[in-house]
Amino acid sequence: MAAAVHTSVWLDGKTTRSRKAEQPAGGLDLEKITEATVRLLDSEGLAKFSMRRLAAELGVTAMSVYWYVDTKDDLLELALDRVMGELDLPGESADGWRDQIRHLAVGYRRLLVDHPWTSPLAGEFLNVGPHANAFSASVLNVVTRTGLPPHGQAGGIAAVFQFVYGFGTVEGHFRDRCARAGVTQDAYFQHAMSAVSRHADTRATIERSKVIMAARGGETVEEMRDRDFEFALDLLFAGIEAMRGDQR
Amino acid sequence: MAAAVHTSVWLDGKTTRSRKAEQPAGGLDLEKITEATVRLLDSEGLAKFSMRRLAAELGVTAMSVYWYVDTKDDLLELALDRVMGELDLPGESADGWRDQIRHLAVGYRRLLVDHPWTSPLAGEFLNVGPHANAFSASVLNVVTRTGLPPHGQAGGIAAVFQFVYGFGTVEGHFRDRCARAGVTQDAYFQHAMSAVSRHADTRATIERSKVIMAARGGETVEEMRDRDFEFALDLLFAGIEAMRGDQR
DNA sequence: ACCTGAACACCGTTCAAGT
DNA sequence: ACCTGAACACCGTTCAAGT
Repeated sequence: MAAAVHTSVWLDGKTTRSRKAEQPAGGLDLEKITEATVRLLDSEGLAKFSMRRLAAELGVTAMSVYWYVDTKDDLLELALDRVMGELDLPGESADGWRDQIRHLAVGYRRLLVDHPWTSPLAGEFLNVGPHANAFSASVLNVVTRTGLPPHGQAGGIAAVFQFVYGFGTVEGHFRDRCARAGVTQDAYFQHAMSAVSRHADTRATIERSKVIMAARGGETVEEMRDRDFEFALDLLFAGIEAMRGDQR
Repeated sequence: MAAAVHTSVWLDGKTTRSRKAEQPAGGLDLEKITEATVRLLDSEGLAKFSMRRLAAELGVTAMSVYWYVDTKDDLLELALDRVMGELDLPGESADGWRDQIRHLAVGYRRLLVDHPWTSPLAGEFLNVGPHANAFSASVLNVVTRTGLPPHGQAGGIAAVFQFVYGFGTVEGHFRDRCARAGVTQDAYFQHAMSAVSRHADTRATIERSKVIMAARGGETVEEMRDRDFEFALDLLFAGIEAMRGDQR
């Protein structure tokens, strides 16, 4: 019973379907389909993506895709793992753990921002494809070098990478929203700030946050976010150091 | 031009539509609609929620709802802010900032887990409704008490609450997925672990993570997550302390 | 082995019409 | 002021049929 539960495309053997020879004919194949899926998701977003839209892009009827893929969800899982392949993972270098974590965090943040559709999918799926696996392996590798006690390593990973996930998600959505509204992030930000300032019930909150924002500084929205991200990472590194001697 | 950009239901004056007297007739009103929306989202999830399904629930035709609400998105924004009202915010008590942050973090985590549909919405919308605003105000209030330098307060907020957002999102999705598959979280977890272990390319990663998981301990999935969450919060608190003297 | 067409059971939203 | 019905332009997916 529990054995019949569907977990992931990657765990059902469908992805290793023997493709015999990569037939170089003009026909479809899983590679072409996944590539087109990513292209469409990047350009039009998750909400507008559909099997029919994809089929049109591939110059094929809607149902052809279903010969290669069982469901739309399976295809999205394939697309997700494909873009995770863009991540540049740190090798077994002599770099300190700080640089390695920073490298992973910066790359993951960029992934979420460049492909905002990954964020709901990464939260939804199990994320056990080959590229997600390589990322996890890299994360596991670096956490053992932090000096965190073993019982705190899972928590440490969560603190760092769930933070990056949350940060990149919100950032990516905002960028996407501005692009689709046809305005710059700075224009949208100004517009939203003044709209919120006009409301009696939010004005007090916004005034307080303006103080904090002024202290943080930064000319553009991008710059402000970069400063917050950097400070948060430094805070996390300091936290890791402080928890090294934690016994319980 | 930029002034025509739609930002949020809360910033367009639609929510303050003069309801004259709260007519106690059996008819619809925004309150009933939002309440039914939350109930449906909780019981059937975001993917299955539709205006037609909602209308049926309200015993009304599909289009009636559109007299009260402009779009489905606006309604989702209303539902999001409504559940944020469940958050128990710390008062101006004598508690230390640690307890106050913990209180907010635990509440926000529970919100995301109890209503998994909030997570994509909180990432997507601006989150400027009255309850979201009260939450923000509470967060701003406590961050000034941490001793963090002003330039690091925005980053500190990000570190803590984006972490909670990421953590609660993944946790909520997993719980939801198990419930819909009709298995316990522990059964699903065991199933996924053994499926992953069977794959050659993920086996090495899984073996390493088993070591970390064993050190962390915990009998159930819930207990394991509680331990990680607690450790991560302690790590963040230690990080905040360490960054108090940060100059730049 | 691969692809198509028609069909089913849905969507969000517009618009003209009813009361 | 509030609600309905029909319609438009879509969805994901099944299933029988073609080559």
